[in-house]
Amino acid sequence: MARRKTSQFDPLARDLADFAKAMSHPARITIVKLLQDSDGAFCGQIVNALPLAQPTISQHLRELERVGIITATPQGPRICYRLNRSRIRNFCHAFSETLGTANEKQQARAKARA
Amino acid sequence: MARRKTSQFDPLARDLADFAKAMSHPARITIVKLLQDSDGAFCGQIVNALPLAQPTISQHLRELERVGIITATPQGPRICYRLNRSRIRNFCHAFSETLGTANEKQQARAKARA
DNA sequence: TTCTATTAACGTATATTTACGATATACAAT
DNA sequence: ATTGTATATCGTAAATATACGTTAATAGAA
Repeated sequence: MARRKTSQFDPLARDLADFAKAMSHPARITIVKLLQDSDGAFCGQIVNALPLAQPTISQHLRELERVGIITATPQGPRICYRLNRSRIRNFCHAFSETLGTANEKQQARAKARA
Repeated sequence: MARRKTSQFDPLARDLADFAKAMSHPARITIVKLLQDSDGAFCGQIVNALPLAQPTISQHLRELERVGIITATPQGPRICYRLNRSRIRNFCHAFSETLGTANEKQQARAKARA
């Protein structure tokens, strides 16, 4: 057994889970923080900043790109990675909604039940 | 190879990644949403609401409990699961900080570099 | 005590992730 | 063309995650 059943869940839940998955490794969190401070960095700079080999970083970057957290733009022989801030904002908002930290009505409802 | 290197990253990054990991499966997202609306549910109710077997749900609940997203309180023969809303709020806030969606200064800096 | 209901724990099959060496590819300069 | 630099891709080993059948543990009911 172990046939994945993720397709049985609703698309929003799958989407949020997918975004969370992309953020579920400390290397990827670190990359995002790094890009946040520098507003764009080449792959080599990221490799130098983290304790992982180049192919591993490349793999992590691909995962971040897959869900749209970062964008990649070739510049000559190298590639510049940048945060997609609006996409991140959207996800953060969706997350807060789902987790109930951005919804006054929810707090009220919860209080009413208590 | 594949000796995990997570210990080489800073504790905050590890913590955020760990929280994200807990939210990285649609079943767990769905459970959180369910608890949000009902303010507490027994394991059996959750099992009935999701397309997964009881042991699998139990496993997912343990993961959510591990990072403090939910709490478990026995009530007779059953166990009531509840959201830990303040913990979730804290994490959401830390996330927004890290992702730069909650920081005016950051936006200003980014704009200045552009 | 014995039965039933509820949930956790164990064991295990399969799938996915992580990490990296080796290699390929793309571009620039010589 | 050749060389060097930067990054992706391939292949693969080890670690983890997912899913569930089976079994154990616990609490209350009969």
